[in-house]
Amino acid sequence: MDTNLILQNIAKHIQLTPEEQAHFTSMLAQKSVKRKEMLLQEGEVCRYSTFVTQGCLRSYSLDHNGFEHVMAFAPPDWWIADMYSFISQKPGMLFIEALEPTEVLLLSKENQERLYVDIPKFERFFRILIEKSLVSNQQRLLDGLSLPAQERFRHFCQRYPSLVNCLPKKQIASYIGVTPEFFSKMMKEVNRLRSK
Amino acid sequence: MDTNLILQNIAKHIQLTPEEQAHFTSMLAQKSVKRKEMLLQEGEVCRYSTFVTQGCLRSYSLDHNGFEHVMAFAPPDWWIADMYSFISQKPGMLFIEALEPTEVLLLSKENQERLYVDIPKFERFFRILIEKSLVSNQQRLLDGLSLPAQERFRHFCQRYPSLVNCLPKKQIASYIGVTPEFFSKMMKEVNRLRSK
DNA sequence: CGTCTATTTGAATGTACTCAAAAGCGGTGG
DNA sequence: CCACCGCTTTTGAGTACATTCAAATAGACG
Repeated sequence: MDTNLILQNIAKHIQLTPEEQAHFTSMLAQKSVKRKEMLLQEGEVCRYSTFVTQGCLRSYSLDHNGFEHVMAFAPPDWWIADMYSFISQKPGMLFIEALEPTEVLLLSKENQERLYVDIPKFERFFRILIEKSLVSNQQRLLDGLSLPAQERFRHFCQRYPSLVNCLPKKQIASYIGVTPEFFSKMMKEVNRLRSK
Repeated sequence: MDTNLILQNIAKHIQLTPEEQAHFTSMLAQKSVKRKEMLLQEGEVCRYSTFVTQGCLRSYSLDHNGFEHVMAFAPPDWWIADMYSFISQKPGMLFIEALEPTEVLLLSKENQERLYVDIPKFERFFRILIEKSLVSNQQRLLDGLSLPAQERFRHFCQRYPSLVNCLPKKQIASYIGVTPEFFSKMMKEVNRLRSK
């Protein structure tokens, strides 16, 4: 199992002894996910914190009209889960799907809870992780309330420069909250202005 | 200082010994905030986690056109802060203002960090607090992406039943992301349908 | 290479916004 | 305690940003 990336990810916020590292990695399961394969479906209980080592995942919900709305993307070095379902262990509303062939490490709810007890530093680690996630979410929320679609797209480009050129435009449109049709027209306008 | 409410709030997630309770409350400062008084201004560093014991606060940002967008309301028993500024200790973009005469307890950034060291259970407490906040934010984000204004209002009523009848409509409109004018027209329509 | 999905384009439509002005309500001071 | 002033709320007309629906085109995967 390749645990380099996840150990580096954790080392950004807490320091682990070699024994603690070993204890932690022994709790992980590895999984390969095929393109378009679902890691989680609406109505299921989210049992894992998922860390992406290769590829890309996305989480999304389906509304009453059958439209998808992207909650998050997870390229390598990112964590993803249906937080509501994971913390409550009740059925959630999110799907988690691979946008391309993807490699993930899974940390089960039980193991994560055990980790908080065995190595209290992990309480800190996940607190910090969630704090950052919350800040990012709040910014996205304010963008949605205050900015037109074009500005929201510009913010998306700044925040996820590595994703802009590899995600299907339909997915980006969904993330910033517009239809693919409108996104296409908007891009034409943006490119027209940039080429001058 | 009246610390009953905040100790009850904490007891929902972690158990403290009387000594720990005393240590914790010794870190708090009490403050009375007048109606319309600002606890935090855009560009300032957010130094405190704020817990409301009486009254009501709101946090909001100002966009480039001078329009306000409400990030959060904090009635009694709620915590509020500019999370971005609080965790980074850099100037933030939020205002925090009292909507009515309000009593708060303040926990400084330094004391909160010290608390994590002195009583590690608090690491858990704030992790859980932030997890809940994140879940609530994600739901609001999805509502914004998938629901028309009328449905967003219905969700707001379900989530904050105690606030619906005491907040100015303008503030609710801002929270759900519509203009006061549109909100007024929407309410007329809602009431017309309900009265049938 | 063929099929399926993503993307583009266009026309008609709708939801929510802007601007302006009147009416209502509440807090503050006299 | 009342009256005034300012802010909130309402109402209306015109507008804009974004959607819907339909169809053509382009791309990507097996």
